[in-house]
Amino acid sequence: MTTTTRTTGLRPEDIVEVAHRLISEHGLAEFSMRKLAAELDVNPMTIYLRFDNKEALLDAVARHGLARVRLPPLPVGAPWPDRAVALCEALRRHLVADRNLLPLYASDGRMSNAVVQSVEQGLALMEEIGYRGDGAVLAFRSIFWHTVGFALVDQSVERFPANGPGGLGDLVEIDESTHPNFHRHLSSFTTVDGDHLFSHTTRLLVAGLYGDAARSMEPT
Amino acid sequence: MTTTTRTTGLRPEDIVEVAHRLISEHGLAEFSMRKLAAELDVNPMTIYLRFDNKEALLDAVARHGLARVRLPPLPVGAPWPDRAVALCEALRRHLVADRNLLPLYASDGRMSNAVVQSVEQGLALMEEIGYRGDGAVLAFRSIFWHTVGFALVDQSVERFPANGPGGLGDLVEIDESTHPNFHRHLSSFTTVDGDHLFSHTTRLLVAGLYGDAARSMEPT
DNA sequence: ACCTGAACACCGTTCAAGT
DNA sequence: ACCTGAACACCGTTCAAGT
Repeated sequence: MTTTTRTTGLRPEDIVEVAHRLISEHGLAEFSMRKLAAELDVNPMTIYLRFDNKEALLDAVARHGLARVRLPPLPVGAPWPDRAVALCEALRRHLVADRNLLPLYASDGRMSNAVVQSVEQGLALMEEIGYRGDGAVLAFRSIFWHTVGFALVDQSVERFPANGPGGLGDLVEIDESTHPNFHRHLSSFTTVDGDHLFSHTTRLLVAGLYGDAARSMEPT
Repeated sequence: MTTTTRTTGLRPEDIVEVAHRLISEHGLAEFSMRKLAAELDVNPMTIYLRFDNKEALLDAVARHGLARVRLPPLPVGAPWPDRAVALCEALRRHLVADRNLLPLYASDGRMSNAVVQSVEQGLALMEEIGYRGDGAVLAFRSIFWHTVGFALVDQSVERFPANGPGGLGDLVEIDESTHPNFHRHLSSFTTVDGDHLFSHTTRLLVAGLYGDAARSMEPT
C-alpha cells in the first residue's frame, strides 16, 4: 500500500488553473510563485518540479486561457462589412473579457492560439470579396492585428485624460496661438469610450478593405 | 562658504536622464531603483528625497521622453491620403524608435504628451476633408489610437510564429478537414513585417476615413 | 525517487540614527 | 536640514539535506 502525499497529487493542470484564477483576480503584477504555492498549500519549490521557471508556468497559463476562446458564429445573410466587423468585435470581446489576463496574453508573443480560432472565418471572409493567396492573409492580418492593437491600447485609453479639471489642459499647454485646432476642439476631447472608438475605427478599416477589394477587381 | 556634497548637486533632471538611459539600454524589466542609485554613485535612499516612489520617477521619465517627440512637417501638396498616412508613420517612428521605452510610455496612461504633437496636424487634416467638431476628434482619435495600438502590437508581431519548422504548424493542429482555409493558406503565413503591415493597414483605414467623409458630404 | 528548508542574490521602501 | 545605514517584507531560484 502506497501513501500519497499532498503534493504527489498536484497535477500541472491544477497549478495552471489556480495561477490563472490568481492572475484574473489580482492581476499579473501581484502574482508570484510564493503566493501561488501558498494558495495551493504547498512548498514553493514543489512548483519547480513541474515547471522550469515562472516564465514557463506563465506560458502554460496563457495557452490554457487562449485555448478557451471560442468565437460565436457570424451573422449569416448580413452584408459583408457587418460580418467582418462582427468577427473583429467577437475577437475583441474575448481579449478584453478579463482585463487582468490580457497583459499575460500580449507579452512575449503568446497570442498564437487566439489566431487559430479567427483565421478560418477571417480567410473565408477575405476570399468572399476576391482576396487570394498572400493577399487574403495580408487582409486578414490587417484586421486581426488591428483588433489586438486596440485591445492593448484599451488600458491606456481608459486612463486617457479628457478635457476638464485635472485633464488635458493641465497636462499640456494648449495655447490658442500655438495650437489653434486643438484649442478650438478642446470641448470635444471627452473621455474616450474604448468600445465605441474600436467599433467606429473597425468599420472604417473594413470599409477600406472592401473598397480596396472592389477596386482591384476592376478591369485595368 | 558652503560645501556641496555630491548628492546635493544631484538634480531631479539628472536622475531622470540616467534612468531614461538605463531603461533604453537594458529594458524596463531590468531597471531598479538600486541599480539607478549605483549608476548615479549615490545612496539608493537619496532618490526618494526627489521622487515619492518608483512609479513617480517612471512617470517623470516617460514625460521626459515623450516631450522630445517632434513630428516632421507633412509633405505639402501631396494627396490627402498620403499626408494622413505620413502623419501616422511619423508618429509610429517615434513610438517604435526605442523598443525599450515603449513599454514605459504605454503603461498607466502615459501617452498624453505624444498626442499633443500630432493633434494639431491631425485635426487640420480631418477638417480639410469636411470633418467638424466631435466628428473631427473622433476621426483623429481613430488614426491616433490605431497607430499606438500597432506600435504596442509590434513586439508580439515580431515573435509571431510563421509557417515552417517550429512555427505555426507545431503550435496548433491545422487539419485540412477542420481548418481548410488555414491549411490552404499555410504557405502565405510568413514572418510578419511590422512596418509593412502597419503601412498597409493604415492606408486602408485612411481610405475608409476618406470615403466616409466624402459620403457624409453628399446631399441626402 | 521525491520533496523541502535554508540560503542566495536580488527587490521597493521605511525610519531611526547620524552629521 | 539633509542624508544614510540598517532593517523589513517581499521576490525568483538553487541546492544540499532529508525521508
